[in-house]
Amino acid sequence: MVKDSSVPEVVILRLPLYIRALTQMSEEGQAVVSSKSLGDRLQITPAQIRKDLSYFGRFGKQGRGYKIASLIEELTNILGLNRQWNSCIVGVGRLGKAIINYPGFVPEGFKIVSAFDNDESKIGQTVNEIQILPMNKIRSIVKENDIKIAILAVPATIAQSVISDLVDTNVKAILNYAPIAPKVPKTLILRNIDPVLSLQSMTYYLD
Amino acid sequence: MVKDSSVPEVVILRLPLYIRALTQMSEEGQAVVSSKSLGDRLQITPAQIRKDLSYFGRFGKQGRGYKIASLIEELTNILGLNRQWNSCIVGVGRLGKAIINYPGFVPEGFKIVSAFDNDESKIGQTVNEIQILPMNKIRSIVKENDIKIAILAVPATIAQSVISDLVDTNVKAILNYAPIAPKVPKTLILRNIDPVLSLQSMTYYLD
DNA sequence: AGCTGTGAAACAATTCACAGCA
DNA sequence: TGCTGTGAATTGTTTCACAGCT
Repeated sequence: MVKDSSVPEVVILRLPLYIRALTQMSEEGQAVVSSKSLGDRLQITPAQIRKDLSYFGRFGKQGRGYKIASLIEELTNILGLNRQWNSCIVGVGRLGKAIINYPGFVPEGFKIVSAFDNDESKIGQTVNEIQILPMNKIRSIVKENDIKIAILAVPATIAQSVISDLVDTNVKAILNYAPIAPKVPKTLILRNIDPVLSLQSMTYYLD
Repeated sequence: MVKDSSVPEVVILRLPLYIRALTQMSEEGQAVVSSKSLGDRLQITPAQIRKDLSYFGRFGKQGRGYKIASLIEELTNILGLNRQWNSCIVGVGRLGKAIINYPGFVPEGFKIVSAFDNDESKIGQTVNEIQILPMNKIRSIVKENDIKIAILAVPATIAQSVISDLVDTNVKAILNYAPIAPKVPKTLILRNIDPVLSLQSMTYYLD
């Protein structure tokens, strides 16, 4: 299936959700699924699932549904999850360390191959077998190791300036944990992880 | 300002962003701001900012803009951020501990007053002055301490079952860090923090 | 002149509803 | 009969454009 920039981003954001649910179902021994039962599990309408999938191909069979194993494979290919993505972490404070030690990333194919920090006292230390390097090494290391994704875990105060540095490297995507709305060129992919915003919007609906 | 359920949720999600940018501008010594300059900082169109604010009132002055201090106050009131919200953390593994120690929550008015875990060996321990209690205490503690928000940091495998327990307490909102799409009654507010989904959708746009 | 607040227009996403295949 | 795939209808969101206040 061709990568088509006309696919709405909301659709792309749902695909990983589909893969996750399908994988579960597969582990539970199911071989086939309908858009209705997948939708039940994810609280998404069947029509939406069918329309989302239809952007990429015709993976189902009328009257039967989708073969789970092959749908997982299709979606995995579409998202480019059939290979390993090298990433680096920038900022190795408490948050950065927690991310490095979080076991959820590695099995998903996002290997953290390198870590950077500007704190003299941290440089040379090792966290989970990853050596902490100074920021001025980042350009060369990113290039040498084909690192496409940077995970940003520095304090908010310096986040924008670090992002500007990152833009000058070969990094193509940033997963940003700093509580700011960073300015990046729109060729760079950005996702923000910002629990404080989530909390602050929840309270509107309380009481 | 009246809490009107006809305000689109996307609008509510942007309000904390506005507060954050306005607070920064205020700290930088600015007293007044136009929708244009606020929009520049957040990469949001001025029209959208004006329309968002218009759901709640007329806070600006034509020809002049918005008084930053009073707009912050209005938005803070609208979101209910002018008071402290008690929360508890459920699951005190590596992730849960990292959250408890994350300094970003407390100043924002989300006090973690209590922590729960079912691991015998953890019960009674203290993390950042918070005592770890067994799960069977959660109903009473939530009630006694007027806890409205639960922060869920348990493994994916047990997350849905823990959520079912939470639904039986007085908790009104869940900030979920487990990588699942939980089923909750729609009266309960839910926000998911799911970095793996973010990573998996970014790769679509890489190479 | 400069900027807000807001209907109306444009655009985007979701859901409907049904033809058609297994 | 049971389900997909998909145009058409609906619903939701963003942007335009301008009257009107300061």
